Amino acid sequence: MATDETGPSPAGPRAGQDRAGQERSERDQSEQEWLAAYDPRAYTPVAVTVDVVALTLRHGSLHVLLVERAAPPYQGSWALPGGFLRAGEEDLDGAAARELAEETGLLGGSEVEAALSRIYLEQLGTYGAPHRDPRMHVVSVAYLAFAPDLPDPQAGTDAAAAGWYPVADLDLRPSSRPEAAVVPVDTHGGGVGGHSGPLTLAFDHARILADGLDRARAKIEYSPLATAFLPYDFTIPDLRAVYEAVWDEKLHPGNFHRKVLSVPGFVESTGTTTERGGARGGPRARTYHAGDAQLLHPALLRPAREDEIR
Amino acid sequence: MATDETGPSPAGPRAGQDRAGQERSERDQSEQEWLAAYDPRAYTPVAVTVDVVALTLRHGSLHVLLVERAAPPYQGSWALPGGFLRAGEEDLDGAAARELAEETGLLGGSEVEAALSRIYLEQLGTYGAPHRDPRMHVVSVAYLAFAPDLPDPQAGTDAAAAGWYPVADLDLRPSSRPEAAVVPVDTHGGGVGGHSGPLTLAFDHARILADGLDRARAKIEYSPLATAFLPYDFTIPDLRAVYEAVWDEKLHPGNFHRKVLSVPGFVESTGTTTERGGARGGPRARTYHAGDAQLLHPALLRPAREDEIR
DNA sequence: TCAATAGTGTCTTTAAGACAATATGTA
DNA sequence: TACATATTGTCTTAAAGACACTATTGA
Repeated sequence: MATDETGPSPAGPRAGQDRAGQERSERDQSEQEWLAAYDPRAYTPVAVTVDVVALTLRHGSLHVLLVERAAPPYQGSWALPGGFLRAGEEDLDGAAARELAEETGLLGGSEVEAALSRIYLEQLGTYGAPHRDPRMHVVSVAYLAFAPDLPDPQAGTDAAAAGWYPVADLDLRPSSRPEAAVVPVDTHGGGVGGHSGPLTLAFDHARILADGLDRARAKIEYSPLATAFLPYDFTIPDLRAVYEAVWDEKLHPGNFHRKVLSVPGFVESTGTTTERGGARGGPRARTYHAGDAQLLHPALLRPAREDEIR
Repeated sequence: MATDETGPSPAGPRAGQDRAGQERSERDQSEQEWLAAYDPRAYTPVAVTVDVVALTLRHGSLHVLLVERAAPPYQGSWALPGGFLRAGEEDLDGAAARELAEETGLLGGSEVEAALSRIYLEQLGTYGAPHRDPRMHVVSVAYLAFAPDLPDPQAGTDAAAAGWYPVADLDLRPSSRPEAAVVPVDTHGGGVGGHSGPLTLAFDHARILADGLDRARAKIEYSPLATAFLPYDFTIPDLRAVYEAVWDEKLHPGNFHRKVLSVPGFVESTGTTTERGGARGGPRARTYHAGDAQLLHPALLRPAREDEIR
């Protein structure tokens, strides 16, 4: 093991201050020699995790995938699925996809496999306040996922339980979104299903989830990704239900219908209709699948809310 | 020092695989005991850096802040300013602000201080391919900065040189945007000033810069942040010059003027005009400063480019 | 039969863009 | 004087939203 002197930057509270300041003393070495002498362990460690805000539609309302933490810190609390990046083995996107599949038991089974392959995943943001995790400085790269309605997940190895949780039931007020870790409270009993009152999430996951919801609401304005919440074939009213759930706004059925069809490449007709009409009556709807557009021109803008215009 | 057995997850190629799987054996401990026994060094290390895409307007064209690397890897190549996160000491935003000031010598001096305080900083994205840095697995959190015209920077401790570089002179084609590290080539002689041909950047910085430019182009559509490129007081033609430089499009002066004034809260009149007319003639323009709007309603959409509608 | 809903038609208002016109500067 | 440019006016077209209407289906 190399000593601090051969490492490029010594471990300690100010490691990373100026990598090249230390490196400059190595200038006479060739680049190859320098790399060989490099000791990664000489740095003050920072852990990198990947967390996923996975959203889906169940029974017409927006749900988020949560796991119950099986171990400290925040043991017993609900949290976003996630885990440590496998250093040197995978990139961030890969880690997010792995965590999503692994920690929720959404693996194997050909239907689940097909559904998983249709999940949309994008990077949301990175959270790195020094004390957001009581163990050490943890930098967490958050991802946002849109999934069609999936079966109930099986808890992975990291979790005591896992499930889809209605977003509306969560407490996402700023007051319950700590930026740094608070004293972990055992919230046993507040689980998916028979819970009482809004849940608060572990770590700064309430803030991450709030950011994810903001991103999702904006994303479906300019991109056709609302279709990622639906099966391959869907109807315009299905699509409208996605927008209504994500935006938490009622939309005008007639205007929405015409607008979707007027955006080039948003949806493509299958030529057929549903087998039956709506549950409460009405004609059969025509079915569509996603078109080839990557962006919506023009966009489907949210109805302006008076309190946001300022 | 704790051994691997007391750490929550052993170091090694698969560290981080299932943090709670290891943690479960600690369940009988209290949370406090568990935390005390926790050894952060037991993980396979990942380094976290912060890099900044700092954009400004000089002589009417868009420039990016670059530093010449003084040490391997990519010694002598140009790169985005950045450096390692100070573990346990700062959050990501703080690290980005520190790097921007520190590594460019934009410190001290009251005018520079005032200009620095007006710099807009936002997180851009995080890049974590396993081999993007030849030394080890480095996860880099990129930031995007908009700055008013600043003086030429002084090279910081990490850099042999630093300067504002015209974005148009850089080679950002996908072919010169490696996701992983390529063999470092010493590109001495390709510097700010007397260079020959487009530069290629170190690491995956060409990709990060390309992403930053995309973000900037989109950002000024929906937010009033184009004003962050200008002094506190500015004219509508000044503002138009920002849009034209960032979008690389000529805009219609009359329509732009009326549109800016019609967006509530975008700009606020100062009641005065410039001292002189334009360099090539024309009346004095009225001056404005940024209003209190956080978002533009309606947005200033880019002219539709035929090849992007697909 | 009744109520709900898919889908279309029409009209108003708002915004975007093309183009013209006028006034005020610089060189 | 010649030319550039800030600013305003006008007109056309596109899009958003309110509302009405018809046809089809489930209960």
